[in-house]
Amino acid sequence: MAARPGGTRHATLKDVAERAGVHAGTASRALNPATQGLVSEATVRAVREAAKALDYRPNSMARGLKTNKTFMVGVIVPDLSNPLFPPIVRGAEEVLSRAGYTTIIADTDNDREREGESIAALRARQVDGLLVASASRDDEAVRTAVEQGVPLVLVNRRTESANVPTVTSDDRSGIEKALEHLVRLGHTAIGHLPGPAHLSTGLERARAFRHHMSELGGTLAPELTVECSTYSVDAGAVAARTLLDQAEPTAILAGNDQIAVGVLDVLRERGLRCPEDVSVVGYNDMTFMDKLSPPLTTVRVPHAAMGAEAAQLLLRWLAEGPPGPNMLTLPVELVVRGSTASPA
Amino acid sequence: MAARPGGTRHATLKDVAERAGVHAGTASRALNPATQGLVSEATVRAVREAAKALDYRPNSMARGLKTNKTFMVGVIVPDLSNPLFPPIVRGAEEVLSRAGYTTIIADTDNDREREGESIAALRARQVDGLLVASASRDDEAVRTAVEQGVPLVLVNRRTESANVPTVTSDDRSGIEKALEHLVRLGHTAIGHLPGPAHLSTGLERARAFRHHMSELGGTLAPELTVECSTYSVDAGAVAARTLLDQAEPTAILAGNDQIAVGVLDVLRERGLRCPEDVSVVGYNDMTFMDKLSPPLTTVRVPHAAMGAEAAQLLLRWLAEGPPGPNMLTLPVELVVRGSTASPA
DNA sequence: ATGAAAGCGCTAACAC
DNA sequence: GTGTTAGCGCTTTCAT
Repeated sequence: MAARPGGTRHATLKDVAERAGVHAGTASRALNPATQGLVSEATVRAVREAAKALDYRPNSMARGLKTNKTFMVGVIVPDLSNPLFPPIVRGAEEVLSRAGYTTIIADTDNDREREGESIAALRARQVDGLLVASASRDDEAVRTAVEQGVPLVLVNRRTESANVPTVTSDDRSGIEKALEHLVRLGHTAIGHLPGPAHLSTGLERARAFRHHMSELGGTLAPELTVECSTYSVDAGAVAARTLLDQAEPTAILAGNDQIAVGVLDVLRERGLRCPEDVSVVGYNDMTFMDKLSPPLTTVRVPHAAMGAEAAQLLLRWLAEGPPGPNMLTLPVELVVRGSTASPA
Repeated sequence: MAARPGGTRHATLKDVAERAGVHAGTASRALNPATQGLVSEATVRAVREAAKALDYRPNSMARGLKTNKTFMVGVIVPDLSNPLFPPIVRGAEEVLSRAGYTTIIADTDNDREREGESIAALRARQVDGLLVASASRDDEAVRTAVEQGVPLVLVNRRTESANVPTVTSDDRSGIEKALEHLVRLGHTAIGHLPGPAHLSTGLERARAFRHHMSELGGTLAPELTVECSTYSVDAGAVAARTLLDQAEPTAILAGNDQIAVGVLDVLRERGLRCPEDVSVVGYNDMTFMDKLSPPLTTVRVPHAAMGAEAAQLLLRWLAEGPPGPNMLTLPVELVVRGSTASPA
C-alpha cells in the first residue's frame, strides 16, 4: 500500500479479537447486533471495549465482499446545479442514511450517454440499488439495468422503456390548477411553453394543457404552444420570442421556472409588462422564485418528499424483493404571487 | 446473498480467465494497463475479448481490499441546497472522475456534529481522501482527521485548527473591490452585515471591510456593522433591521447573496428604495441574482474552479504524498448591476 | 510468459 | 458459547 504518511494503521477485527482474548469469529459475532445473542455477555463487553479502545471501524469492503451488499445507493441526477435536484437528493439521502446506506451522486450533465456511463460506473461499484432522476421517456440505459434486475426506482421523471417503480408529482393536477387560476382571472388566449417532449414532464404537462384547456373552454390554437428544446432560461427565452411573434397571449404557462424566467426576460425586452400585459406561471417553485420581479406564480412540487418516497420504495425493494408496479404521484400546490393578474 | 431476483450474476475475473483459457492471475495482468506488458499480445487479446463478451466489470471491493485503495473521495458540504455548493461539487467531481475516482457527497446540514459523523462515516468507507467545504475556523473534526493522516483538502472555508491545503477565493480583494465601487459612487456611511465570525469567510471579510474602509476614508462606526448569525435570508433580514434601527447607511455590504436578499426584503418592508435610498452589494453571485429586482451587484466567486483546484490538490496528495503548506487563493470579480448607485 | 498460491478483512457454516 | 475453516474477487510474489 501507499503508506499513509504519518497515518495510523487502522485496527482490524483480528486486533480487536486479540486484545479481547477471543477469536476473530467471536469478535465478529459480538459486534454484530444480529448475532450478538450467540455470545456470552462477558465476551460481548470485552470485545466492545477492545473495539472502542482501538477505535475499530469495520472495513466495509471486506464485509461487502463477503456479504455481497455494499449499503451504497447511487442517485443519478441530470444537473445538480439545477435547484430542482438538491432537495430530491437530500430527501432521499436522509431516508437512506437512516437505514445505514451511503449515497453516491452522479451528475449526467443532461447527457444521455453519460447517464449510461454513470449507471455502469455505479454498478461496477456494486451499489445495492439506483435512484434515477434523469430518465427520459425512451431510456435505453434504464431499460437495460431493469432487465438485468438492478433494483431501481425512478423519481421526478417517468420512462416508457421499463416497468419500474416511479415517484413523480401530479402534473395533470398542477397544470389544471394553473389553468383554472388563469381562466378564472379572465384569460382565454393562454400560451404554453412546454419542456422537451422526450421528457415525461414535458409531454405530460403538454397533454394536460390541451386536455384542460378544451375542458375550460380556452383557445387551443397550435400557434399558442411552442416546445422548449431544454428546461433552461435560454431555451425559454427563445421559445417565448417565437410565441410572441406568432400569437398574442395574455398569459403564458411555462414548462418550468427556468423557462418562466426566460419569458420574463423577453417580456421586458419587448416592453411588455408582467402581469399587466402578460401573466406568467412557472412550475416547480425553486428557491428565490418569490424574489423575482414580479414574484412568480408557480406550481410547487414537493421535491424533498419525492426523494424521500423514492428512497423508501427502494429500501423496501432491497429488503423484500421487487415490488409490483408502483407509481406514486404526489400532490402539488399552486402558489399565487405577483406574476398573474386579470388581462387588461 | 439475497439473490437478485431474475438478476444476472456478474461475471468474475475467474469466468473471464476460464473463457480465455488462462489462469485468473494472467487475466488480471492482461486487463491491467500497468502489468499488461508482462503478458503475450495474443493472451491480452483473448482476455480482453472474453471480458467484453461477458461484460466483465472488476469488483471494486475485491480490488480495494487487496490494494487498500478505494478510488473513492468524500466531499463534505454544509448544505447542498445552497446554490453555492453544487458548482464546487461539480468542479471537483469532474476532475476526480477523470482520474478514476468516485465522489461521495455528504451534507452536514450546517451542523458541526454531523460534520464529524460524516467524516467518520466516510472514513469507515475507506475513502482515499476528503474534500471539506464545511470547515469552521475552530474545527475539531478536521483537526482530528488531519492528525490521523487522512489526505484532506479544504475548499471555500479555511480553518485555524490544522495546517492543511486550502483553496479559497480572495476575500480581501472581493471586499476591496466592492468598497471601492461604493466609495467611488460617493457612499461614506456603508453598513456591513458579515457572516458568522466562526466561519473564515465571515471573519476575513469583516476584517477586510475594516481594513479597506479606513484606507478608503469611509465611516467606520461600530453601529454600522451587524454580524449575521447564519448565511441565510432570514438572518440577513434580522441583521438588516438591527442595522437600520441603529444607523443610517446609504449602502449595505452583505456577507453573501442570501443575506443581501434579506436586506432587499427589509428595505422594501420599510419603504426604502434600492438603489435610490440604499445601495446593496452581495457576495458569491449565485444563480438568479441577476434576476432580482433590482439585479444584485455582487462579487463573483469562481466556485467550480475552486472545486476543481481542490480536487487537483487532493489528487496530487494521493499520488505524491502530503504537500507542503498550500493555500490557493483564486481571484474574484465585482459584477456591477442595478442594486448600487450614487446616494441621493 | 504464465500458473500456483497466499492473503487483503470479514462473515458464516460447521465443529466441538 | 466459541474456535476453526473456508471463501468472497482480486492482486501479486514466487515459481517454473
